[in-house]
Amino acid sequence: MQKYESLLRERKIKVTPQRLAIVEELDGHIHLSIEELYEAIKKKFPSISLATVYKNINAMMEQGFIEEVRVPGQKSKYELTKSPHSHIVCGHCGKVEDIDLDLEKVTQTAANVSHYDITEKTLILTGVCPKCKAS
Amino acid sequence: MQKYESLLRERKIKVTPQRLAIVEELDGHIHLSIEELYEAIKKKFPSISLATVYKNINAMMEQGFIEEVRVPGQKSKYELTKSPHSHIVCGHCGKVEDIDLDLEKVTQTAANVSHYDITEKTLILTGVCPKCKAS
DNA sequence: TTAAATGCAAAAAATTTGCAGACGT
DNA sequence: ACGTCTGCAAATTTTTTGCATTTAA
Repeated sequence: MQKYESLLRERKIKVTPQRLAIVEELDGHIHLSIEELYEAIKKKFPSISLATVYKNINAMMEQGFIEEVRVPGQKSKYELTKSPHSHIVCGHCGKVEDIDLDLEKVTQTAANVSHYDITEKTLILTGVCPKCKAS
Repeated sequence: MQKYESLLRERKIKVTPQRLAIVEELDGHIHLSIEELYEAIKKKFPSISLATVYKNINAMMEQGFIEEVRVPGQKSKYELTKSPHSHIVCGHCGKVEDIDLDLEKVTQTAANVSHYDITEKTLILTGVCPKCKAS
């Protein structure tokens, strides 16, 4: 995954096979918990240790390379940092999807009534996905 | 706290001093983590055990009596269930406040693009509170 | 070559469980 | 009186840490 190697190097994070495995896995599955990540990587990389996954998730989070998604009622999931976006979760099958929504107006209002300088917005919607509605 | 006793009874949750202490504490401080709750209650009720706090938080969450607020970068906080609202967090001092915002339009859009039936909305804004801006 | 990363095992922290006795209804 | 709740201790689960060794640059 050439594109990630250079991104890691830019941030002066050493490129190790373990890190690439984490990044590739997240690039493919988008939202995974620590344990899911560990299990997935072990298949291709049996010697990886859970501690390494933890250390790297923490390190890459500090670098802003990875972000935590705190889904209500689920373990935290992790994703590669992309442009800001919201999440929609199926309460039925647990799936988490990205969704682009314009929060400009809401944020504006919030800033006005609260007098906070708002720097981040985290919106998570929960419901039933089309697939689960069908069945 | 008469009002909470009857609410608990309605949901067929036995009214114990420990439960009332939890509810009173949340009524006063609004957003507390498990550990904060435990420490606060111990002052008035030294014999309470941490396990009891956990059990009761879980029980009351199942009853919809209490809700978890998963603030980014902080331990989960708990609050008494009120009418739906959003949260605003100061990244500086850690304070969590309720804020009423109209998410109707955003939710509508989200439903349209995602084809989900949306049942819950969790919005957490992060920024710097007026007090921290001043100092 | 050298600082940083890995993997292991051990430690620490967070949460849950089992059970005897106490308590609310 | 009965079934639930409490508090304790122990068991699990989750996350972090220390350290000898390996590895990327």
